[in-house]
Amino acid sequence: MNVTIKDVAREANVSVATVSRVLNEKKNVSAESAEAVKRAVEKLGYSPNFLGRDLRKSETKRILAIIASTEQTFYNDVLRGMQDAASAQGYDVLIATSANDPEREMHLLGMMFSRAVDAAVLLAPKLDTETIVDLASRYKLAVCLERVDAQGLLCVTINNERAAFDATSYLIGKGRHRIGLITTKIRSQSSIDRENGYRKALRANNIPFLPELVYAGDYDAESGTKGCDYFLNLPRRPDAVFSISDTISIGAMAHAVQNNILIGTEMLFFGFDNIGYSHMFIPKLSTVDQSCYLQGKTVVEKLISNIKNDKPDTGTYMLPHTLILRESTGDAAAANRR
Amino acid sequence: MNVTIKDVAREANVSVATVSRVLNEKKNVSAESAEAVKRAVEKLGYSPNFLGRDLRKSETKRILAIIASTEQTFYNDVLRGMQDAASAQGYDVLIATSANDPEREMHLLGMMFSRAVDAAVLLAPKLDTETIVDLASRYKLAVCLERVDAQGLLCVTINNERAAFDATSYLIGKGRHRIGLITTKIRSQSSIDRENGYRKALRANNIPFLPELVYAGDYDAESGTKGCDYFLNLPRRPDAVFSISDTISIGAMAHAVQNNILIGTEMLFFGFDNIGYSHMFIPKLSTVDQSCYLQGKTVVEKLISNIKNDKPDTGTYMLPHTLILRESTGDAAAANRR
DNA sequence: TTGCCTATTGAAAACGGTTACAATTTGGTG
DNA sequence: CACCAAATTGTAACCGTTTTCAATAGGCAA
Repeated sequence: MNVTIKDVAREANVSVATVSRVLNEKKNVSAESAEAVKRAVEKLGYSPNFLGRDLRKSETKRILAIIASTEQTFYNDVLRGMQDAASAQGYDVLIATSANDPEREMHLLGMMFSRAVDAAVLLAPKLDTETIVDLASRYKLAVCLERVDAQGLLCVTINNERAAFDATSYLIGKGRHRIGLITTKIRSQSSIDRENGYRKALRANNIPFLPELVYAGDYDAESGTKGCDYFLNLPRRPDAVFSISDTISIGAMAHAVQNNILIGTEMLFFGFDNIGYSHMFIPKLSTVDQSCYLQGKTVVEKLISNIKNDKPDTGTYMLPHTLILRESTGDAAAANRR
Repeated sequence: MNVTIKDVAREANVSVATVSRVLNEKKNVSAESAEAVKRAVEKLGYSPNFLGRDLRKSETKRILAIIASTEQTFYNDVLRGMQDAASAQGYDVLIATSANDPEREMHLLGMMFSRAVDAAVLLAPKLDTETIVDLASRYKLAVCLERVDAQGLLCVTINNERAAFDATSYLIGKGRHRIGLITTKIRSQSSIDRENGYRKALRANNIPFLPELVYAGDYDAESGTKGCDYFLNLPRRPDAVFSISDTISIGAMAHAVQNNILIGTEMLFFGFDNIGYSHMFIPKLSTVDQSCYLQGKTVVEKLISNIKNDKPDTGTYMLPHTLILRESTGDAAAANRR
């Protein structure tokens, strides 16, 4: 059934070495041999077994991207950036989902330990920092979209604290002093950083931090709905809501709309991530754009360079972010910006 | 640097065969040897090279899922179903994106030809039917979410024509006779089937099919916006719009809202896919649920069974679909159904 | 003709595991 | 004590490539 390089060699009346040379476009092979090999390959429908090749070369030209799930649409741009950077150097990106389970994340990293891929990128690490840093010292491992609070690890992200600071400051600049925060119970570094940015912005403007204005849920829209509901039932409602993700924010806005809250005047909403749906939802959501495509592209470029050079770059790179102002903060004029 | 099974064998004072046996939990190995091997593995931080193992065993226990991009959120449930079914039998699912490019799809299938994965599932095939059927005869290949109009290919999907028929019929049952259709220029089988379902429903109710009520765009929300704009500028507007995907429908509804159209009364909207955002958008979108999780689970179960049995099941399986009725068709009462 | 350089080729050794088979040890039994 | 079966172990072949190295052939100058 399976046709191997030996079969091709026999069919073409040459040695396996010659077949291999033709297939890998090495020089030092006569035109006749090359022709004969190509004919044989064609005739037998041969395609080389990468397991043999990879074993011999000790490289697979494959990079594993580990994400939580494909639910978060903003992964898409990151992955596109990764794939583009990878393709440019003959690599492929494979994606696997961890479902936020550290054990499964470790299992997937096993593909890297066992050389089924050359390197891996964690896009939403759930393993503890210690473990990640340890692994990064022994394997080609990088983190993207999340900051890891440690040295010795290639890490591409944005300055989440600064971005949240900017978003909150913008709301304050609009005269809002009672700003609700919807965050997540899961303590990812980005959530923590965004919370800290929110607090710092309050402090910088001498606005007291009120614990009752913080709601913590999951990463989904439903949590936004619940958070909004919680805020609306407060004795004194907030006049603006900053959520650590667009998905949450959309859920929150949906609930506000149903309760006839005037979004953009009565209550402002600010999201995070600039997902595609953020400007489809009416009113359009103001949000923070983290340059996802660029992050993905950057992390893979540096990772591949690490694979090749093996004096690894273990820096942390913070790429720029942008505030996108739309209707939910009363900036309808800019609504057609994406 | 790289520690191999030989190093472990030396460290544990046994042969490589014994190490292998311990690692694979074979019987016929004494407790002392097992213990020694485990200590050595621990001490050296050994993890087996799968390339060697896979080459020898000619199997990788990995299945490749090829999707267009991670943009479409409804892939998430399919992939979850696939992963669950795979995990249950010790397999892993790897995801790769084709960006709707047939050449890239072929390149990715190369991982199957070259045995880097045991099997592959196409979730949005862009290759022509002929090619797919040919490949399926030689490799473990299946198609999911899309019907392939041919024999000899494992295929798990829903009856898209029937589902579109049901959705359109529902709109007709609501007294609508001027129903717009937003479809895609890309001629995927599901788009074709859904269009046919729309037409059949019209015919079954003696409603003439009007080409001017059909708008074809891309798969994104922006196309929905454009389609809706086109409809609103028609001399006679449609009184309902059926879109072949929720994303399109959401874009369409957003545009309608901005033009002060009363959704649910003045104009009804019906989507397809039941994505998470479909019930976050206000008004909530009526849509067709294709049991994504089940589709994913089913296709992988059958595919693994094909890997093992090699008298392959090449049937086409149509799983059930469900109409989800929400506000966009004036069914607010059912709005809290998901 | 001889000698030397270059281009082409093939044999065989890796790569890191698994496993068939043979060899050795162990234990029990007559 | 001799013998046999069962349990444990090691040797070596094998999976399908790539690549080193040596061998061969061909061309050209002396």
